[in-house]
Amino acid sequence: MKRRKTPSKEKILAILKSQDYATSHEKIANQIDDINRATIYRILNQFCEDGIAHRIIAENGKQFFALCKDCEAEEHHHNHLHFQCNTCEKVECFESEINISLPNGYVIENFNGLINGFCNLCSSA
Amino acid sequence: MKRRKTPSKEKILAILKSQDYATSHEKIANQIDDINRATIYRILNQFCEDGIAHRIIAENGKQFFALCKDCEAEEHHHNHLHFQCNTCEKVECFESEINISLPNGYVIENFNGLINGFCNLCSSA
DNA sequence: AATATTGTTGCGACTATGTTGCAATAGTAC
DNA sequence: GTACTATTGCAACATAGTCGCAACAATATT
Ligand SMILES: [Mn+2]
Ligand SMILES: [Mn+2]
Ligand SMILES: [Zn+2]
Ligand SMILES: [Zn+2]
Repeated sequence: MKRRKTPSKEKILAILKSQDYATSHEKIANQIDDINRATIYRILNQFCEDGIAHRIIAENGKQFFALCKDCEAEEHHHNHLHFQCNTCEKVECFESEINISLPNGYVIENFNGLINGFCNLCSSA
Repeated sequence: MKRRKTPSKEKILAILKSQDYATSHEKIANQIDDINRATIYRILNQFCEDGIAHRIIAENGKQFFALCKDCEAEEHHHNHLHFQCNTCEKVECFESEINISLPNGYVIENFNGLINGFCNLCSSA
């Protein structure tokens, strides 16, 4: 499958770029009114496949998406933690990569690490 | 709410105890035919609230449950990683607690860490 | 520039997982 | 045994994401 450049993809990419936090489908849909639900999902899945974005699974099973920093389709670097605030519900990527060591014979394909709690803004309020 | 001891709870607890791996609602339901879907969910949620079990969110958003080792309702110790095999789909708890350090002002409430990949049995096959 | 190829989109239907309101049932304390 | 209220079954609901298909449009070919 050779990817094509389309207005829908550009629009969604622009939204992801404009965001300081990882973004849910819901939030993206709110900023768009002319792209179909299913299309948004398909584009986000493509971005993940292509190493443009990565997917974070929240505590409630909901997906969030954030642009990758140094990933390519082949070589991913997603061994970092994420944080979701229980109050403001924002999801952010933490910078530092964590070190994962596996038992013998185990092979890692992906890592999803999410801390829930209260962010600096919400914990002080 | 004072908890009551019921046959349903005992049955589900026994299933969790008999399992070497974290268990999904689906798998529990397969071993039971006289307890309602909703009841199973409610009991599992109770176990989590009471510090009897903890919940793992898989990559597809599905919930898995494992008995806690040293937790009480107040003091939880769930800073360990989990591993789900992409082939056999089993979810297991890794022993070692990981060290989580947060930026200033952040407060942790819960941690969900899941590695996906291939377990020792499936990677060699 | 016209045409062919095939990736993309919208639509609607569908799946999967989990939750909730309510009335009936059954633990527990007295 | 009675009273109290937690628990259960049932059915309906909610939410998130996927899929098949036909129409459309980006790209390559002529
Ligand atoms: Mn991230
Ligand atoms: Mn565990
Ligand atoms: Zn917050
Ligand atoms: Zn396996």
